[in-house]
Amino acid sequence: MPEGLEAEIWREALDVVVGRRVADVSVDERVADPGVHAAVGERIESVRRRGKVVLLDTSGPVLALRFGMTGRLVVDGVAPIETLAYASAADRPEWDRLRIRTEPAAASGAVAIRLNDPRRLGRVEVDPDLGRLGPDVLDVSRRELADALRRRSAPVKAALMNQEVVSGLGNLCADEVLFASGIAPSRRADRLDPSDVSALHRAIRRRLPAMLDAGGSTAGVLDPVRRRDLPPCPRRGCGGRLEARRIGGRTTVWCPEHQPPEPSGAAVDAPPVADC
DNA sequence: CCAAATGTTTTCCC
DNA sequence: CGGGAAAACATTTG
Repeated sequence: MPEGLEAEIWREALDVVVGRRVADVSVDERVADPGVHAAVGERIESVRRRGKVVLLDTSGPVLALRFGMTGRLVVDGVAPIETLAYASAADRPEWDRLRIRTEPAAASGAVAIRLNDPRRLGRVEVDPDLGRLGPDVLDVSRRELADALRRRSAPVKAALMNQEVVSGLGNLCADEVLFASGIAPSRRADRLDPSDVSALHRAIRRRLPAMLDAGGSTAGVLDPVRRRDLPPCPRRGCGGRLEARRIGGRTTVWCPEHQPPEPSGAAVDAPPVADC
């Protein structure tokens, strides 16, 4: 289930391991860099997040956890996010791709950190290079958003999911902020006008923290609706019919009524700018 | 059996 | 070289 919001939930949950020492590490080398073993004996100094990536700063290496589509984290035996939509509800030990035991351990004796990922699309890296990641979605400024979108001719939905543009948005949250801002996902990112960018930025800065409080990327108004037999648009008073199509390689849900495929008349109706 | 699934990475084509 | 679209990856679920 991991988008940036889930990564943030897990980052918070990992605060309890800060200050502990890494006692033992085991990895699935198909997806986790065996260099993680260099962390044994080191102290966990802090836990950070950047986009969808959770970072463990040790007194030795930095460990980067990427969750793919079905990875999830279990901390001291407790899963901060229990239900994995679109993934197995089970938690089989053989799906653990990373295990970190700490000293001290949890009172329960549980493994401190487990990355459990059935599909094995997640990754564990050592001293990762995050240089290509765009500004974090919970922190991005209007200006940064505008600058990044201006150089993309791809559909705005695809641009938003591109981690080099903004880091942390996935399929669900991208649909959600576009829905909230009234922008069709198919519109070219570089053809949004300033009022569109403002609406999008507002949606990102307001909707996402609300969704985070409500449990993550599945807490949006669109989520309960993403299956077959699309219901009417959930926006009150809209009355449109939702549509679903693949955009940017993923199933995209939007309402053509209040997210018109062409820029709304706003730009045309705008009064001439008095400059010079 | 088939389709689809919250994500990257690779490949191919301008 | 660069952007974008599509396929690949791996496994489970409906």
